[in-house]
This record gives sequence, C-alpha cells and structure tokens, in this order.
Amino acid sequence: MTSPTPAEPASRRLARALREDIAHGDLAPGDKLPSERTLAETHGVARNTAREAVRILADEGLVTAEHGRGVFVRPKPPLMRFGQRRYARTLRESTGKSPFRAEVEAQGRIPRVDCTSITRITPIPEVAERLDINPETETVVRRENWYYADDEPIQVGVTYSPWSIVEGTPIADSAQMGKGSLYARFEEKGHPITTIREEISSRMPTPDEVAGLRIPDGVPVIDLTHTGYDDQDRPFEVTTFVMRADRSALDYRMPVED
Amino acid sequence: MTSPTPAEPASRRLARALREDIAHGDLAPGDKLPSERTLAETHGVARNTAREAVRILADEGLVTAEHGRGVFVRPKPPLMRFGQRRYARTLRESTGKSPFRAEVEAQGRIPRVDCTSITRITPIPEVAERLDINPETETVVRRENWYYADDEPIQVGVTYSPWSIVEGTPIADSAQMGKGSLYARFEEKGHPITTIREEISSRMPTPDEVAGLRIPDGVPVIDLTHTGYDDQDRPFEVTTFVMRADRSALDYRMPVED
DNA sequence: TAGTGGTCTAGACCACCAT
DNA sequence: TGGTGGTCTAGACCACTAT
Repeated sequence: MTSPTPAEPASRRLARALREDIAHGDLAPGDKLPSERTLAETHGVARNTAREAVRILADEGLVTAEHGRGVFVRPKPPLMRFGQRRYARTLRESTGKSPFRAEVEAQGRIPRVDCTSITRITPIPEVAERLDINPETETVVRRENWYYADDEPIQVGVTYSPWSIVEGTPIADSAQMGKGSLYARFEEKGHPITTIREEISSRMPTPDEVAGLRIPDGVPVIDLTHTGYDDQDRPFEVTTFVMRADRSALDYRMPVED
Repeated sequence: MTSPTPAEPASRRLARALREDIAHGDLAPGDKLPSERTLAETHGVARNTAREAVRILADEGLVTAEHGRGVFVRPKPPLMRFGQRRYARTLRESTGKSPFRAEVEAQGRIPRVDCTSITRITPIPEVAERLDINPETETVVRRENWYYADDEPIQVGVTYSPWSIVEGTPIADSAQMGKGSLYARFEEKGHPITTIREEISSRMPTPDEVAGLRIPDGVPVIDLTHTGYDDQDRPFEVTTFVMRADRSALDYRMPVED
C-alpha cells in the first residue's frame, strides 16, 4: 500500500534545485540567493521550509548566510598547500622566512604569525608519547601560534618541545625566533630536523574553533599532528595544527619504503 | 541602551548543556539522549527549539539521530590509519594482501574490496596533468573500488592509469588483481612504485557521497589524490580516495628534503 | 500501538545591514 | 527605515522502530 519511494520533502527538493543552479553556474560564486521569504513565496512553501533548504546547502559548504545581508554562494579560493618542504633547511636559509609566509605571499596575500602564548607545562599523554619522554619527570615548553592571511585566521599551531632541549634558547621564552625561525634554533642545539611524521585527520570544528578561526557553517577542520625527528631519529618537537579545511590542503611527496 | 552581549539563544544554551554532559561523561558514547519532546518540556521550550539544539550537536558530529529510535551520542571508534607503507613491496610480498585489508583486520573487522567498474576513458585534466599525458591523444583505464569494514563502507578509490601501460594486463579488464594486487602488476610492467605524492584536503560530502558511504550528519570526508611514480620518476597511476573522516586517518613518515 | 525523529505551517519578534 | 537572516512558538501530520 505504501509507495516504494516516498515523495521528496519540499525542503530537499528546493535545496536540490538551488544546488543544481550552483552547479550549472546560474548561481555563480559570490552571487546572492533570493531571500528566504522570496524563495518561500515563489515555491509555495512556508518560510521555515525555504530556510531549511538553505540550511541544507550551508551544511554542505555550498553557501554562507550573512546576517542582515543575505545568503551567498561560497567562492572557492585557491587552497594554501603545505608539504614537507616547509621543514627544508634550504628554504629556511634561502629566504629566511617561514614556509607559511612563503605560501601565503605566493597567493598575493599578506601573512601574519602571532605567538600568543609561551608556557612551561606537564605534557599531555599524546605529546609525551610522541616525544618519548616521561610526563611525570619532564616538562615541555608549549608555544601557541596563530597564522593569518590578510588578517583572516587560517590555522592554529601548538608546538611542544622538551624543556631539556629548549632551556636557555629563544624557543623557551621569546616570541621572536630570529632568522631561519624555529627549526634553525633546534639545529643549533644539535637537533637538525631530518624526518617528520604527519598524522592527519579531519572533523567538524568545536564551538571554540568556530569562534577563534571564524569558520563558516559547513566547513571542517584538518587536524594535523606533526612530529620532528633529528639526524639520530630522536623526536624533539611535536606540533598540532588545526586548519580551516576550505583554505588549506596538504601536499607531500615521499619515497616508498621497502 | 543595548546590552553588550545579547542573551544566548535557548537552543544554543540547551546544546551547550548537552555538550557538557557529553564531555563530562554523564552522557557516554552510545547513550540515548532524552527525546526532543522530553527535552522541550523539561527545559520549557517548544519542541522545535529542542530539536534545533539537537541539530547543533549533530552538525558538530557529537550525536546521531536515528529515525524512530532516538538520538545517540556518537561512539568514537578507533580510526583506521593509512600511510605510505600501504605501497611498500615488503608488505605486498610478505602478506600477499592489500594494506587496506591488513589495516582493517588489525582492528578485528572483516575487510571487503569491491571493484565496481572498469572503463576506458578520456582523462579529466587533473588526472592527465598528474600522469603527464596528453588528454587528446591518450586514454586511461578507470577502476572504481569500494572499501568496506564489516560491510560498512569506509572509502571509495578511483584509479586512473595510462592505457599504454596497462593494455593487456589484468589492470585493464579484471576485477581480480592476483597475488600482490595492483602494484605487483605495475611492477611487472616495469613500473615499481618508488615515490608517491599525496594531496590531501577535506570537505563536507556531496549528497551522493552521503548516500553511497552512508555518512551521518556532521561527518566530513578526506579527499586524497595519490600519484605513484616509478624508479625513473615517471608517474604511472593516479588514485583519488574519498574517505569517511570519522573512520579514517592518514599517518606518514618521511625525510625532510634539503 | 505508542513513542520516536522528520517535515511543515503561519505567525511572531529580534538582531543586523544598508540606505 | 525596510529588508535580511536568526530564533521561537504551538500545533499538525508523516515515517520509522519497537513492543
């Protein structure tokens, strides 16, 4: 007695129609959608139903609502791509600037990196494990960095390194790292970065991250835990990054081990 | 005259309360939330408002609604981790099975890989560019694979390789790759996989992906474009993966080039 | 059959933005 | 000021799950 495929709800039908308009370019990136009230009237539904359709698209990351202005097709700006070159000594020495700055400038945007806090703490288990230290007897220095392009926050990085290594260096207490930045200082202390491990996952942002990184609805974050090893294969720093996934991508090239 | 911080909306307040219950373990993974109607009554709001609160949590990936059953705190199963070892010859030769199978079995789950289509096509520009071929004169073989753990779809992979390389091999026309799988066949044709490039991004799934991979609300996908290079640094295959981000992670270890 | 989530209506008021 | 999205209400019916 029941029909095999129940009728598609009005909100999804409307969402599908708008999605196709976007896919076909009838609604181009940056374009403003009709207002919720207009959509409701022209499609013969209640405003809440039109609103639900818009929300479906927002959850897919296709549109962004701006309070008081309207709903807009989200433009797809080029992604900033980060790979292992960000740790190469040649890059450090030739430009003297960090790979984040290089990548952002390559896109014609203005980079900024703020070190917002430097503290000495007892490491959490995930960090202690990767640094191969005893969390009950050893402390680490925690440096929190915020990365911006044109004042738009792109990623947050938190670097942990053993106190025994960074004691007395700018890493332990200065926001200014000097020429060649962080990894030049590690190298001076006998820890040239030689191998890296990158653990990558993705998820929806927490409310704090939404606020801090100003992340629109429907945009996930990339969660990256980076571990640096020196020429004797000793881990000496762990950095966790949280990146806006609509602004960031990762790009690695590596040998296949046998 | 206006208060500096407008009152928090009731739906967000309720969402925050529930979020804290989850964080504190009062609501453990797998637990059922009170019904929307119960939440509405106990918090003195309309059902739609309680529903909105639940939706906020679903969009964050914290809970999953099951029609007719209730809303449940989403358990966090261990992630399946994939790295460059998945391409190592030693792994191929010692186990004879693909790294996906090995990883899934390591978690006590039953792997399955279905090759759902093999076609010969004109490559799209992104693929042609990575394979360094002329899309107007060369064709590629497209193999689509679906990967399951305990019959739960985890990822989709689409492999493209030049017809000139795979012509006459099982890669071009057989769902069965034989011992050592795909990369053993490439090696036999003079293309041992030596270097890989991995381009990683993340986004919300399309409606097709939601349906195909049975992805719950609030779960992004990891989008991975993999390129394989042989011992003469010639690219010979490109594979694009779409993975459920709540089931998959990537884990690479690589040297830093100077 | 009872209880759950899924969808929808018609209306209201608020907060934000541009003019 | 008028138009926009953001939130909320009180009610309704449908579809799914379990008993």
